[in-house]
Amino acid sequence: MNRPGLRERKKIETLHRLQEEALRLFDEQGYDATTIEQIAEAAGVSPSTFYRYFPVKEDVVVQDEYDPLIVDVFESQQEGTAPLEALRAVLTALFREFTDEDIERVRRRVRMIFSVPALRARQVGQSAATERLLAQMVAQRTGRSAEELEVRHFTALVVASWTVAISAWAETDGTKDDLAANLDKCLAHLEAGAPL
Amino acid sequence: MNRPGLRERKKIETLHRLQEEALRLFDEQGYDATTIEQIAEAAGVSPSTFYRYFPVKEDVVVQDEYDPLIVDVFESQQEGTAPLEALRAVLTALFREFTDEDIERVRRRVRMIFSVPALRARQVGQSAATERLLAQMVAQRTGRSAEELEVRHFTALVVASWTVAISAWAETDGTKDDLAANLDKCLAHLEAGAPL
DNA sequence: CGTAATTCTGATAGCTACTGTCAAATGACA
DNA sequence: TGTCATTTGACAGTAGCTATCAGAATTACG
Repeated sequence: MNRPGLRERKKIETLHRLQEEALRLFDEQGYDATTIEQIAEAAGVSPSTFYRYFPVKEDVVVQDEYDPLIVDVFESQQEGTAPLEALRAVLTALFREFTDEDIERVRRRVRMIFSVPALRARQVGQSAATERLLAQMVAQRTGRSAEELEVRHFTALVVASWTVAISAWAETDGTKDDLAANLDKCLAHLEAGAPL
Repeated sequence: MNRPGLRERKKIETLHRLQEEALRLFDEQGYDATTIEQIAEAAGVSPSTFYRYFPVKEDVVVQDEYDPLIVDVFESQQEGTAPLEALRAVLTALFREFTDEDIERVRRRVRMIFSVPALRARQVGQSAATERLLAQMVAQRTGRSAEELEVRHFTALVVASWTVAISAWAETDGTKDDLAANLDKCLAHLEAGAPL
C-alpha cells in the first residue's frame, strides 16, 4: 500500500512551517527586508532546504495546488453546462470546501500578493498556467481549439474577473459568502458585457 | 527655449542603443544567458549606466511611454462616448501613429515578453499601473469612484482583452491593420459578454 | 533485525542581479 | 575659458539562486 509514512509527513510539516514563518516574517519586517536565511532559520532548516521546497522566494507565498482540483470539478460538471456557468460552479465548489481557517489564510496570502509587486508578478505566471488549463478544458467541451482567439479571450476574461473579485474581497474582512457574492457579481457583469 | 541639447540627445541615443543591443543579444543567446555586463559592453557603457536607465533588467524590453499618450487621447474624446468605445478609440488612435518600423519593433518586443516569463511578469506590473490610470479616467467620466468594484472589473477586463488581442497578433506576422482588427474582434466579444 | 538502497539535508563555492557611494569626466552656460 | 550641474565609471557589498557532494535519516528487503 501507499501510506503516508514518516518521510512524507515530515516533508509536509516542513513545507507548512516554511510558509507560516515566511508569512509571519513578511508581515513583521516586509517582504524585501526578509531573507531566505531568516525564513530557513525560523523554520529550523537550512537555506538549501528552502530552495528544495520553493524554487524561488516568491513561491513560499504564491504556490498553491488548486489546479488539479479545478480540473476535477470541471470534468465532473455535466456536458451541457455553458462554459461560464461551469467555471462559476468550479470556483463556488472549490471555496465551499474551505474551512474558516483556510479562508483566513487565503485572505492573508492574497493581501500580501497584491501588496508586494514581486509576488503579484509571480502570481501572474501561475495564473497564466491556470488560464491555459481552462482553455484546454473549455476547448474540449465546446469542440474548439485551445489556440483559437475566442477561446483564449474567453479564458483570459474569466481569470481577470476572478482576480478582481478575489482581490477586492481580500481588501475587506468579508466572509466566505461575501467572496462568493463578489464572484457572482463579477461574472454576471462580465456576462452582461461589462456595461458602465 | 527648451531645445534638445547635446546632453539630452546623447541620453536618448544611449537608451536606444541599450534597448537594441539587449534585444539582439536576447534573441541570439536567450534572456537568462545574457548578462547586464554584456549588454552594457555591447552598447559601449558601464553596467552602472545600464542601471541608471533601467532599474531592473526586464525594463530594457518592457519599459514604454504610452501611458501619457493614452491619457491625452482619452481626454480628447468627447464627453458622451461610452467608456468601452472611448478606450477602443484610444488604442486605435495610438496605433495609427506607428510607423512600419515601430510596428516591427513592437512585435519583436511583445513576442519576447510573452516568451520569457520574467518579462511577462514585469509587464504585468506595468499593466497594473495602466489599469489604475484607466480606472481613474473612466471613473471621472462616469461620475463614479475608481475604487468601485464595477469600475475596477471593467478596466481589468479591457486590459485583459487588449493583452490577448496584442499577444495573438504578435504570434502572427500580420500587419498593423490585422492588429486593429484583432482588437476590434476582442472588444466586440467582450461587449457581447464573451459568449462561446 | 540488520544491512543495503534510496531519499533528504546541510555545507560550500560561485554566478549574477542589484544597491550605494564617490571621484572623474562631460556638457551647459556665463 | 572657467565654473557649475549632471552624467558616468569604478568599486565594494548584499542577496537570490544554482550546482555539487558528503553525510544523515528513512525505507526496503533479505
